[in-house]
Amino acid sequence: MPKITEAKRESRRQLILDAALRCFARDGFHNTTTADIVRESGVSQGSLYLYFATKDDIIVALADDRHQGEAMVNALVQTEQNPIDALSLLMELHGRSLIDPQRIDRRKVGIQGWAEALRNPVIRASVVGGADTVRREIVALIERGQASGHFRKDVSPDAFARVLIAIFQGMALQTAWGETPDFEAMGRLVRDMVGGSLLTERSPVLAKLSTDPEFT
Amino acid sequence: MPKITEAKRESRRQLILDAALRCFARDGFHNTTTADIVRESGVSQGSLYLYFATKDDIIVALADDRHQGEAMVNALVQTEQNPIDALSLLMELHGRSLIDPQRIDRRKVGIQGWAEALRNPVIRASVVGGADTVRREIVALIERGQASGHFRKDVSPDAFARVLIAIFQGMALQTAWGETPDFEAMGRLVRDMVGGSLLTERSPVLAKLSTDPEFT
Amino acid sequence: MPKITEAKRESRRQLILDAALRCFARDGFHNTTTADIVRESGVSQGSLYLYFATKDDIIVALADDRHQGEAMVNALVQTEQNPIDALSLLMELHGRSLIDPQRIDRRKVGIQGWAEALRNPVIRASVVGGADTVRREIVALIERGQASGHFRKDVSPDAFARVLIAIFQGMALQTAWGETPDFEAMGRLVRDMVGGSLLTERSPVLAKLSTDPEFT
Amino acid sequence: MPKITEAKRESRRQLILDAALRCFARDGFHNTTTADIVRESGVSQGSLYLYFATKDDIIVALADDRHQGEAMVNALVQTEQNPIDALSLLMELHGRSLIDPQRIDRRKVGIQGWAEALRNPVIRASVVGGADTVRREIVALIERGQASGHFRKDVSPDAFARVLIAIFQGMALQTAWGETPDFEAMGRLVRDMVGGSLLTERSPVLAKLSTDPEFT
DNA sequence: TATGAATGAGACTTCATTCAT
DNA sequence: AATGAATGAAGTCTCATTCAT
Repeated sequence: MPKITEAKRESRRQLILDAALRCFARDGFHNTTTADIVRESGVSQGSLYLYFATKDDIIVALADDRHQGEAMVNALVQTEQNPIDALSLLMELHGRSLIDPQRIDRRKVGIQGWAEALRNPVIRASVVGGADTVRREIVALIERGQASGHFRKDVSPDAFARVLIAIFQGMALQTAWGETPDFEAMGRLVRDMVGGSLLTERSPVLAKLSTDPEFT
Repeated sequence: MPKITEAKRESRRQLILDAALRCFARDGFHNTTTADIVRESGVSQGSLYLYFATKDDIIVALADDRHQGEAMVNALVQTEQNPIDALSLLMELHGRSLIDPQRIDRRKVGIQGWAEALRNPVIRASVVGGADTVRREIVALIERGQASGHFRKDVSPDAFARVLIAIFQGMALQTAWGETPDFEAMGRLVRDMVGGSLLTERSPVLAKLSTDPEFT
Repeated sequence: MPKITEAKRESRRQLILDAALRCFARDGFHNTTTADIVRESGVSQGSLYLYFATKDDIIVALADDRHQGEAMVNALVQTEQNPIDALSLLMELHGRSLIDPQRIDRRKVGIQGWAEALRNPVIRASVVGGADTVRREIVALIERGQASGHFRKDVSPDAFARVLIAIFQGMALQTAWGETPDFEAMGRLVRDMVGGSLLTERSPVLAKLSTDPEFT
Repeated sequence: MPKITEAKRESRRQLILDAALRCFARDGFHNTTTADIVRESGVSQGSLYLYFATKDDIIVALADDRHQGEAMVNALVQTEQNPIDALSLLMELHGRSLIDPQRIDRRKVGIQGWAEALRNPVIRASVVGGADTVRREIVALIERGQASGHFRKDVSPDAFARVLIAIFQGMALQTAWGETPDFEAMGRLVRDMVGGSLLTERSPVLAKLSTDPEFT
């Protein structure tokens, strides 16, 4: 049976996506030609279209890809029972991913996805949907903390979630531009801001949130 | 040798830029053709190239344009003597501009500029430079406040500036995507975060920063 | 060395030809892809090339196919001894085939073959050759009738054959376009024309030719 | 004013159409590339699309073009008062055009148009519509002749028109294939058939119709 | 200066055909 | 024999830029 196995097919598809990611990160969606992707991936011009109906489909597929990482973060965060620990972990994980040098390309492409989302409905659904997932996760986490008395009740969970996400989006942007701020100082500051606005009292628990040396 | 007056020339140029802004906001940089801009502006295909050497030049010109607004904000902020008032004013002005419906197009184009800045050095210089100007302004402001004893000295001015900018970037992004969060709640939260992490003590001054009804 | 029997092979080949005929009738030779034929026939892309060396070969094979029908007509016509009866039968058979709804696809493909014959020598040989066979049959028939005194001697057999064929070609064309003329009236008229120009005298025989209710 | 004059534009358009006609006649619609037309016409690849939105548009334009000739024929025919003379003229004009060596390309393209009309609605409208115009003209002519008593009343005008058109279509086809029949003999035969089936009596007028030496 | 027709390089995609299994 | 994935040569069309008027 000459039919390709699903695994083989998936690996071929990923090969193309990886090549496309490199091209997009280097030259941008619109300055990357299918010929570039072909050259970078090693597959033939025709093969490209066995795996993706259109160049835009590759972009969409990459936008979707990002959520795999986010899903993993969410899963991990949900293992924490204590809302403070959970929030701390969430921030740490996102912070880590922000400065992971292996993800530079992915971040650059992600930012281009932000711009595409402004006018391409499919990409918007994917990009905005991804952010929404994270937001809902944070909202749930805050509400849990408010119910348990750890978090102040006069904080709007949605507003908090949006501000936290905004911080990470803005930092992702600055990082992608090649800025190299003092991540540790920023991490400390963010934890301090979050702790100060969210925690009911300065307690030993707070200490953890605002000094966790893990966060960089 | 230009036969038309400089004023006429400038107004014609602006006509093109305005048209281009609308096109870019609607279709994106790369899906906008010079023909689109010609149609939207009413000038002729040939004329376009009397005012801009290339299509990219139009993009660059629009990226530069944004700084005019930022420069005005800075100028205004610097009139405030009290650092707390200055910071409050800065946040208010940026916050306002964020939700100004008249600037939707400008914001959308700005976000596309973020993506372009990743690979186009000229645009990067303009976009990142713009953010840098604001950052330096904030840094100076913080240092002033630290010197005067209003602000805590254990806060890194640069980190603080970056986080504050990140918040506004992220919020600009979410707004541009058409999300409609509770801006008032977010404003309150941000002022609370800033106040909590920056002010030396809960004092009457803080009250101003964290409850200023002007900020939305 | 073929492992399958010749019968099996032939049936597979015919399967492909039938599918191709449907595709060609629906979309035209050039807008039909080999993938279309594969989908319609159920054979695999690779198998196609075990039965036909190229896509053009399929077209040629279909063009040849038509002559089987014509050959049958000729054979049948030759069984008639009386030239008037033979001519009548020939016209009836062709007329019938013209309006046979089962041959719509075949007719559509035939007309495309006419166009192809203009520039593809192989197809021309087949298409024009097919018409020639019919023409020679008619010429022989006319000459026979002239010799027997049934037909006027001042009629050029070749001219007559060509005009008769032209009538059927034109009617095939109009039918293929979906026109639905009054076939009976046209049949009557054609028989009348033929009778009037060919028969030596208005005789009982003529009555047959020009009123045969079979012809529609 | 650099705007091109309408005349210049039209001549440029015709230049392209003429080139396309040669290409289509030589290689067929689908084996002719836009590059071929560009080469044959001397205009640039881009210019082609200033005059025609699409390659198919060129085909459609050529299909439409044919009607100009038909319209002229009709106009001429309508100047004849006597229906017999008018029919004679119509046949003569079509007959002439059939063997005009200058129209070989046009005829070949016309036949390809027949095939295209089977599946392209726009071309069908044009091609079938053109034939319809001629048909209606003939029908009117016959009805006039029947009213005036020149033509037999038991002939269906529509059937007659269709048969006459079929004859010309079939002859156009055979001619386009490069067959060189005895046109004079065929013309004589057709006139005889028409006369025999249509005229009320063998009269001096008939003599004209069936022996008109003008018809070739 | 201003116009808009002209240019041609190059992009995306299709598809007949081949070939490893 | 049979399969269907792979190939790559073209083909159509777009569009930033130039240029004659």
